[in-house]
Amino acid sequence: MLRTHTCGELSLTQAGQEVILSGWVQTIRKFGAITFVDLRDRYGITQLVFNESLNPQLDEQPLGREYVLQAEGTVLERTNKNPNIPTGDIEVAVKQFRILNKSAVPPFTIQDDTDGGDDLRMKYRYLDLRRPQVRRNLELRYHINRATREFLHKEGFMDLETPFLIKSTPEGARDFVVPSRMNPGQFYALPQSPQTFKQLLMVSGYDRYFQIVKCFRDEDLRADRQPEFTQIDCEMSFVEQEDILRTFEALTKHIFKQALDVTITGAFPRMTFDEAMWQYGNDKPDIRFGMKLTNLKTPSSVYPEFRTSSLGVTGFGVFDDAETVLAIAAPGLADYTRKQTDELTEWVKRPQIGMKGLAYVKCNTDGTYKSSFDKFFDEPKLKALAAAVGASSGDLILILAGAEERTRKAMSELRLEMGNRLGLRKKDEFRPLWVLDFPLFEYSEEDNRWVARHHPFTSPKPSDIATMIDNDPAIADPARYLQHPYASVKANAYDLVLNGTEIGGGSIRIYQRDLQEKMFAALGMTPEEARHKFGFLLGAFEYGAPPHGGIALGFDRLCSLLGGSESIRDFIAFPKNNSGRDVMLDAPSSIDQKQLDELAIATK
RNA sequence: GGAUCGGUAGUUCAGUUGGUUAGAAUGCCGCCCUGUCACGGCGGAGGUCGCGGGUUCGAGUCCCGUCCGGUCCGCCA
Repeated sequence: MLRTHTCGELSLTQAGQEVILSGWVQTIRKFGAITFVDLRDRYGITQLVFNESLNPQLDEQPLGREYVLQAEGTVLERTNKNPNIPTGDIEVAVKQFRILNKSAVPPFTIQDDTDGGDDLRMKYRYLDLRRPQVRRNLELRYHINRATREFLHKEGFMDLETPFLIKSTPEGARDFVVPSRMNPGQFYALPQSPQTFKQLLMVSGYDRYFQIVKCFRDEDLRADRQPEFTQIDCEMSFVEQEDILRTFEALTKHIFKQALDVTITGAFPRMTFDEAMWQYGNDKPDIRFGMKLTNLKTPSSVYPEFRTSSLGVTGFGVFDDAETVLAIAAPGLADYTRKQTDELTEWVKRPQIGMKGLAYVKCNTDGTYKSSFDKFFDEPKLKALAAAVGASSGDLILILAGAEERTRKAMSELRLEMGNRLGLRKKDEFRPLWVLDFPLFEYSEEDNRWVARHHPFTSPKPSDIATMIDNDPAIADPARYLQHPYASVKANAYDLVLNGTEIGGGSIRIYQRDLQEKMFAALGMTPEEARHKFGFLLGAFEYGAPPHGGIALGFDRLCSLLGGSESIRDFIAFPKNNSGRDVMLDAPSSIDQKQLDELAIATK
C-alpha cells in the first residue's frame, strides 16, 4: 500500500495511529539530528519529522524539493502547533521512508505566492498546477461543472454530443479549419458553437438538450478570451423567452449555492438593451453600484426616450459643440484635489478612452459649487446641473462631451473606474441581471450591410416582423443607416450579465423556413448562398420544426468570476497564451513535408 | 492590422547624465544547528545584459531592425 491517508486529513483523532503518506516534498527544514519535511498532495500539507537515530538512511538518500516521498510513521500531537494549516495539530514521526521518485530543482517555487512569471509558469504548467491556488481554481471549475450537470439532469435535459469537424460558414468569427486528407483541397471547420446542431436536435424532438462543450474561434485573444473555450450550451423546445429566463436563473442560483454556498435571493433584475445602454453606457452593466449616466444634451439620436433636461446653449463651447454631454455623480468625492482631478483628466485622455478632456463640478458640503467651467456657469446654473444629474452634497460630478458613441463608451469606462476607486465593485458581491430586447441587426461599415448582432437564427420580436418583411435591407446612405427601419428591429435575445461581465446569451430562434430565408436575405445573402450554406437547416424547418430557443453560458468566464479572478487562464488546466500559443507544447508548429503532401497543402 | 509596457544570475527585480571588476533578494551547492513551519548562522558557485546592426575612445544604458512576452484598441455572428 502506497498510502493509508492523504496529506490533508490527519488530525488529533488519529493520534497514535500508524499511517503511510505519499506526496511531494514542499520544504525541508533541518536542525542537526532532527529534520522537518512538509509533504504535499492535492489534499493538503502534513509535517513529517525525521530523527537521525531512527532514520539513518536520510544521510545516504538526501531529500530535495518536489521529490516524491512515501513515509510510514506514527501520528503524534505536536508540541508547537501550527494554526496556519488544517493538519497543524499533528505531525507524523517517520519510522521508514522511500523515495518514489527524484525531482530536478523546479524553475520556480511551488507555492501560492510563487516567484514565477506567467510565461515560465505556462511553460511548466504541470508544476504550476501543483500550486494550491491553481488547484483550488480547477476544483471550483469541477464543482460548477458538476452542479450544472446535476441541475440540468434533474430538469430533464439530455447531454448529447455534436460534431467537431463541421462546415465553415464565414458569418461571424473566423473559423479554425482542418484539412481533409481524403478530400484534397477541402476543409472542415471547428465549431464556433454547436448552434445549428442543437436546433436540428430540437427539430428531431430532443426537446431539452445540453452540452458542456468546447468551442473554437480564430480571433485575437485577451485576458478573458481563449481560441478554444468551453460553453454550457442549452436548447429547449416549446418554450417562450420567459421559460428560458426562469430555467437558467434557477441554474445560476443552483451553481452559486453548490459551488460557493452563496444564496442569491429574488428574481434577477431585468432591463432592456436600450435602458442598459443609456443608464450605464454599456450592454453589460455592473449593477453592484449606481452612478447612472445622465444625458445633459439634446436627445440621443439612438435612444430618444432617454432624453434628459437639456442645458440649452451654455456659451461653453465644449458642451455646445458636442453631440452628447454625459455626466455621473461620484458620491463623496467633492474633496478631490486639483491633482486628483488632473489625474482623472489624464485618465480619460489615454488612447484606450480617447476623450479630449474632463469637466467636473464639486458639490461642496457647505452648499457651494466649484466647477472646471465656472467662467460659463454661475452658481444657480451649476445648482440646476447638479439637480439634473441627481448629485447630492459632497458629490463630484464628472462630465464628458463629444461624439455620442465614443462619449458613451468612455463614460461607461469612467463609471467603472470610479466604482473601482470607491471600492464599490466588491469581489464577493454577485449581482446578476438579464438584459433583454437586443437589436436584431447591427450595421457593418466594412461591408455596408446589416449583420446579425447575435446570430442569424435569432428571431425578431413579433411586433417587428412586419418591419423586417416589408422593408428592403439595402442601405442607400451609409451615413444615415440609423434611419433605416432595420436599425430599430428588436430581437427575442437576452444576455445574462454578472458584475459587468456577459456570462451568457441566447435567443428564441426562428423556426419557420420563410422567416429564416428573409433573415438570410436581410444579411445580404442570395437565395443560392443561403441554400449552399444553410440548406440543411432550411430543409429541416420544412419537416415540423417546433418553436424553440436556448442559451449558452461562458463556462470559463463563469469560473473566473466565481473564483474572483480577472483572467480565465487561471481556470483552464492547459491554456494558450496571448498569441494563441501553447508554450508548453510549443504549438502550433510546422509539420513535415510528407504530412503537407498528403493533405495537398502548399505553404506559400 | 494598430497602440503601449517589458526582456539583466535558476527566479523576481535594481542598475544614476554612456565610464573601471554588472548588484540585491530568493533559489541552488557545502558546513554548522534537536522543535521549525518565510527556521537561523557561516561560506561558495552562478551572467553571450533576448538577438542582429549602428553611433562612440567606451554601450546593460543612446539609435535602427528583429524575436519573445504582458495589457489594450480593432476583431470576437
